[in-house]
Amino acid sequence: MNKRELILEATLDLITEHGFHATPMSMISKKAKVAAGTIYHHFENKEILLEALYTESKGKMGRAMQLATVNGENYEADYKSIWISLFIFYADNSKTFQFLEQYAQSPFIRKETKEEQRKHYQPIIDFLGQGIRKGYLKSIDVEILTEMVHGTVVSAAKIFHQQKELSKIAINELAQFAWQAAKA
Amino acid sequence: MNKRELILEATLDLITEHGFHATPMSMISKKAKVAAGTIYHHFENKEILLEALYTESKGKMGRAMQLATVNGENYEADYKSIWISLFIFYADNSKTFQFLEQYAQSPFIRKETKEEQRKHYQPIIDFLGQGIRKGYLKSIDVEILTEMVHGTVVSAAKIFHQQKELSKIAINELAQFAWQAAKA
Amino acid sequence: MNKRELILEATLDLITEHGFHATPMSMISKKAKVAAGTIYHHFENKEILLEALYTESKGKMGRAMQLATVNGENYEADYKSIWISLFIFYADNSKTFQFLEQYAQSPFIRKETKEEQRKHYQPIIDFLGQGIRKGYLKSIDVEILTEMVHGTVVSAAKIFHQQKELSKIAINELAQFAWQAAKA
Amino acid sequence: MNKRELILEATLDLITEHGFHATPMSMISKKAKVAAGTIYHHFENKEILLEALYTESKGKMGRAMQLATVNGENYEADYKSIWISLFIFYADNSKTFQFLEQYAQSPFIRKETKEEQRKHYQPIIDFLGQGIRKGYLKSIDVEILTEMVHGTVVSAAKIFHQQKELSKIAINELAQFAWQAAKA
DNA sequence: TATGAATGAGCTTTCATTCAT
DNA sequence: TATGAATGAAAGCTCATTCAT
Repeated sequence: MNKRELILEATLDLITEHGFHATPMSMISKKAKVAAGTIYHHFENKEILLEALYTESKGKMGRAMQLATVNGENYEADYKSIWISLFIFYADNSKTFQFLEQYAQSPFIRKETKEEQRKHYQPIIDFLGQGIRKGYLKSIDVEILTEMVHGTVVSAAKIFHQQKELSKIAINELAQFAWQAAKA
Repeated sequence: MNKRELILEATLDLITEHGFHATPMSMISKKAKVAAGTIYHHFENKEILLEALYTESKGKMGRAMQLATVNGENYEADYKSIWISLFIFYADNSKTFQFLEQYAQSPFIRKETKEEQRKHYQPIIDFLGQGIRKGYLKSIDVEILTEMVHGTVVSAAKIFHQQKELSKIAINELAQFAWQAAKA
Repeated sequence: MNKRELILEATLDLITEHGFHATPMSMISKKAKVAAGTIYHHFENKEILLEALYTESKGKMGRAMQLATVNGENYEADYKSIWISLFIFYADNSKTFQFLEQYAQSPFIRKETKEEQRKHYQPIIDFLGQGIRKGYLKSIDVEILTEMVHGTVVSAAKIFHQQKELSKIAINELAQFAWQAAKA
Repeated sequence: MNKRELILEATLDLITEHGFHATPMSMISKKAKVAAGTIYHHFENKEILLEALYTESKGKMGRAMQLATVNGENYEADYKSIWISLFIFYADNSKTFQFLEQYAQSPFIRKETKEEQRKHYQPIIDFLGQGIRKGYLKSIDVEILTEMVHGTVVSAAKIFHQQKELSKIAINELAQFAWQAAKA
């Protein structure tokens, strides 16, 4: 594992536990077992380290969603498959999820960076846009609909991480919740 | 307006704009037009100031929800009325909303404080529990359902604050989204 | 008990326990059960409060020494009587002793104040001067001799307060130590 | 000269002149010509800096006493040699002496630290214990005797630093004072 | 690339003192 | 006299960042 990744991993761990302001660079260097100066060889400054972590995290999320089995035969099944893929990513990567939630809105991440990372939602936006056009989904502005649907995954993941055990049935129930919400 | 409130207001303004770590006490004291030391007469330290703001904000949210017109005749109408009341509170109080979202999960707020403020959701939990028992709503664990429904309001408020204009019709559509999601 | 005395007493207690810099005026006002402002009606500022305590303490010490039974018949007996009187004062007034030792040399007390309080040693200086002239004591500069003899009382008192139990016999032994040291 | 020593030296100078509470860290960093933060690389906090200074000072004192010429042939001569060695150390190192006197009793130094530094007196305790056993000295508890004898050196040093010129003869007189005090 | 001692601006917090009541 | 909320200068300390090695 190279130093850059060690640093990012340590940062994710520490920042979700203590928060940005309570995580000094020295603490990161200690946890990552590198010298303080080494962090600066890989990341210009603390803010940029945070943004790099944000970018990496969003990328992982995007890739997770593409693992959904979407065969185009049954729209409802595809919708639920995507929903569950994202849910599972958030469930399996608790720290990444926490980090994204915590810093998604925060002023630490520059607007441009956020904007740029919106690209990962594009496949979803397209999928939902299709659903609207084909009459499967409510005809609401597609970006609004995307946000609303994404919100249901986030809520489900929060519940999961609050240790309310979610059996497979319950997960399907929540996918159903998200489907009924959006369907025409 | 007494000093305590001036301080809380200044803190809300600055913290939503710059974040916790980027808001020095000196900045708060300046904005609130009190001496730095005065803050410490009212709040033991910076963390406790933040927690006080959290508690006050949650209280306001709780009170807003109780303004909904719930007459018990039409469950769906009552459900939507509560949903819209909370949405309007989040829409009208952008900073309080941002603050709650940003710090709801954050490690700055102690677990106990968060736990204590859950009380404000109790009326909603009761209302939804009733809906489940009477067969109006899906029979999902009521706390899970509450979280999911609350999530839809939060998503709607986020959309609103991203300046996507939401006409009254659109709001009703989102309330409808939330209703269909939950209904049996 | 009037407020002035309450304040001085609280100051003595706190300052010997925590030291000057670690004893805020607020702590004194709390312990003395008076308002912060009240201290300033009786003492111009913190330094003057400390000096007042020093002056009072030195006065008490002076009065204690005058309780010695000095009848002029037996110089050695008189010498030991004075020595023991001062020792007993230091033993019985542990906080005053600690305070005087701690602040005797300290830069918190102005030179003039220290100088002024030397008057309490005058009777001793006279008594020892007499002893030198009459050939009972070593012919060393009287002020030097006074300091040396006083030093033996201070050492004895330190031992006492370190809880090494000092029986009456041991005290007499130490008085004897002090006598042999000085005698011609 | 390394930074740690520069800091300790500056601290000794300033603290004896102004006292602990009246010596801000900024003043020390200025005098030592290091950055404020550098002090914290070498000493955890202000209190620990003080304790380090105390430990170093006691060590120097211990080493000074071991320079006495003790040949074991003449107990009185050896006793006086040790006495004078310590006196000379206190005389030559006025700031160290002042510091030790001022902080020996003070609540700034933890009990354990004080206790630990008692080791430097062990050779003296042994030497005096021997003197008692061989009948040269009064049979008083050896620790008490040590304290009393040390007290005479301290008093002599105080006199010296009050600028009362002490000629070599006078010093021998005071050593004689200390010898007569303790001898059997 | 990697190190980590050193920097110093800027932070949170304290506390002597004031003053309207 | 007595009060105690308010003040704000100044303290101790932290930590992002640099740079000689």
